[in-house]
Amino acid sequence: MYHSAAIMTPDPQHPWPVAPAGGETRVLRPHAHLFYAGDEATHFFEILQGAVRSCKLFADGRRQIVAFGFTGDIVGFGHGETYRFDCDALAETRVRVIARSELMRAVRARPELGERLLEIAAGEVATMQDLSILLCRKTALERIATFLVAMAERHRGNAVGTRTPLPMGRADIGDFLGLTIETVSRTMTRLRALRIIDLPDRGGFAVRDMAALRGVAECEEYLH
Amino acid sequence: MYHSAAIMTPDPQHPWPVAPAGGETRVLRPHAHLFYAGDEATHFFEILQGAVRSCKLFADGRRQIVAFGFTGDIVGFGHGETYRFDCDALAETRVRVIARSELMRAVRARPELGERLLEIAAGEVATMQDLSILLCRKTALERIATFLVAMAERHRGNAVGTRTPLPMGRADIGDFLGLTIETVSRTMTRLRALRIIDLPDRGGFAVRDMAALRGVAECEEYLH
DNA sequence: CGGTGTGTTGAGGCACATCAAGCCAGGTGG
DNA sequence: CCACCTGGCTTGATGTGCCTCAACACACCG
Repeated sequence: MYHSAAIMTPDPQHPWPVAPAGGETRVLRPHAHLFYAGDEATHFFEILQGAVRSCKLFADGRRQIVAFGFTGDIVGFGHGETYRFDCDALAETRVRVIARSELMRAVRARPELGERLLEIAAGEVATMQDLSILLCRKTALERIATFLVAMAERHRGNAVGTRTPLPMGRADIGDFLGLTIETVSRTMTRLRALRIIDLPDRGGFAVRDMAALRGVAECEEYLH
Repeated sequence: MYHSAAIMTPDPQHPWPVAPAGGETRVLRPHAHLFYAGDEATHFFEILQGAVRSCKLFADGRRQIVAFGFTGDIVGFGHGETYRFDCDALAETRVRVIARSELMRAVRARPELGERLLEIAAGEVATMQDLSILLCRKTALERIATFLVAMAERHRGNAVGTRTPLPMGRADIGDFLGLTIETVSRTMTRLRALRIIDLPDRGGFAVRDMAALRGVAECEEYLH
């Protein structure tokens, strides 16, 4: 029961404390899988470049994307015997492979690492709680706005007007936010019509009015 | 950023490894708060008897119950400076108080405790992911069924026909599952009409057909 | 008795899903 | 070069599940 394949985003101020600088790296083509649900959880993966998605599939075809992972994230931080979710690459992706046993050895040798990992895990819980709230209480407009704010913040050049890439398709965004592709599309169009974002091309967006976007994301009822 | 006040449910097979057998206990009347969002997170609390709810409040009045805590659960396992959520008692509740510093000291002395805590934290992440899926992808009927299955399983005497108490009100269930009280009420009534559960009184329910309840919870489309 | 808080039931509306076209860019082959 | 296909995205029309608003039932309590 106690395992997870969530994506951990280290605090930029306290970078991931363990990942060895060396170590094996692996290159994934788009749609290549890092692991499947049920696989033995022997490794973590640090994303050096590219992007991945972690998703759960249901018997009836429904799909929930649990998290996206970008450069600097760690995926597969699952502490049970098996991964809980599938994880595959959105684009060409380079990862560093970290053996679980190696990390555990390091924790035993330096207990402060364990403390740090606990903090990271707690942060992950917090992230998931925020996601629950997002999915539960927010409208489509608020969800998309929240997602775009998060994406823009992650992206280095998140100055207003700068293009932020969206390496995932509309279907992925929908399956992450609990919306259909049509609603994702319509809502993005609506944000553009409100002059809050630009949609210069398919694979990206640009924020025109960050304050307004945050306002929508935070449920301020700017818009009736 | 890295903190959380989620409720941790230890695996019954590997009970919580740290809580000292002795230690201060505290008794809470209904609606008495264990802590508030923003308070300095100096303690954890092991619930010895009773039930609590952990919830996040929004400026616009919306409320999300993040978790319920029952006998044996640990609340306030948050690793930042402050709690992220309010936590208060649903009924008269007895808790054991555990100082954060004490736990951290124990982790430093015995690194295997840290590993165990990491597993618990990972389990908590998994629980939250399941909750996301619940809130995102399931219908009202599926949500209520999932909730009732979980409640029946927690309760010792969960044999078919046995009453399981529901110490929280309809509003709490609604704020946990992302539904209104009316929908909660209607959906429970519907499950009774389907002869899957009984509703002998306000504060409890009994499962008449566990297989059917699980079927509904697992999105099997028994009911068009 | 009325007052209050909680739960149930009913009528109607709205946000998002569903179903269905159509658009556009990229690729392929003649 | 154009004709054609394909996959992802957008846009429109309609349906529906849950929310909203409203009334009522019931227990508890002064």
